[in-house]
Amino acid sequence: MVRRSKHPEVCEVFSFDQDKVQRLKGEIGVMDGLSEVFKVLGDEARTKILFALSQEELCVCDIANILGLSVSTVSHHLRLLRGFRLVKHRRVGRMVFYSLDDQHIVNLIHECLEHIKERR
Amino acid sequence: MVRRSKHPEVCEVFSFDQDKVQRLKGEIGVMDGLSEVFKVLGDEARTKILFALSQEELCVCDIANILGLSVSTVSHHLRLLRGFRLVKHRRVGRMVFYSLDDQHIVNLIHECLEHIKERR
DNA sequence: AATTTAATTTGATAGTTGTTCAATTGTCAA
DNA sequence: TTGACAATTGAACAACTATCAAATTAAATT
Repeated sequence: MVRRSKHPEVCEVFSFDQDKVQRLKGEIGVMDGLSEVFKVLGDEARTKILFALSQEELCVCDIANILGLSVSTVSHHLRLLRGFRLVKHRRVGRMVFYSLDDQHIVNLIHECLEHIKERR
Repeated sequence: MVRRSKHPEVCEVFSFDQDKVQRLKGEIGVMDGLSEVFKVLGDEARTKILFALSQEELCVCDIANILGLSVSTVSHHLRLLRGFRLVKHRRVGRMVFYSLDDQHIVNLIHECLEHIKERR
């Protein structure tokens, strides 16, 4: 591959030396699947569910009431959160109580709250 | 426990403890808008762009090459990231170089990488 | 057994989002 | 000016997602 211009501002994809690009191409793999976790948190309902559960163990009905969403909708979100092992549940009679299964996720949310705070 | 109606908004079992629900209804507001940040990170291309930029200042063309995406697509993502002030850009000739504008977001990504690591 | 209630699941739908393509802007060079 | 190139933008689209309503499951009370 030959440099097509003598000028230094030329995009380095076409430059003589692609080491930088090639190295990053290899390293970028560490990010595989990372966005999946963020995607779970990228929904207002789910972050709020996690916040509520960080305060109290709650049944589905309570969560629905707190968020102003239907029980059905909340149940869908909880299923997803369960799939990622972010929440756990225990049955008591006909009710199901949910609680956090991962303290790490609370740290993450805290970190992000800080991030937003520093922004005003 | 008090039965309040035939079709209650909340499960009847805990309907006497509306304080808990009401309190959380008020506190939940601290999460407003938080998921927006996560939503930005909830895309593989964007997390990878941020990772790449955490290593090197890069032009659009380089980023596109590293991720294996079209320049147009990358540009769209960068616009979004710019809107959230996560990246900044400077023009050099006809090229535009991007770099991180927010070290906080790197911490966030790190935190999440840890989170994933502890999971296996 | 029948009824009531909490929760889950299924199906449908409206809204969102990532990508591509085409057109355009801005910059440099001949 | 003209052509070339990096990057941005806008429109159109396919794919995905959050939501609700209705049907179903599970459990307790009658």
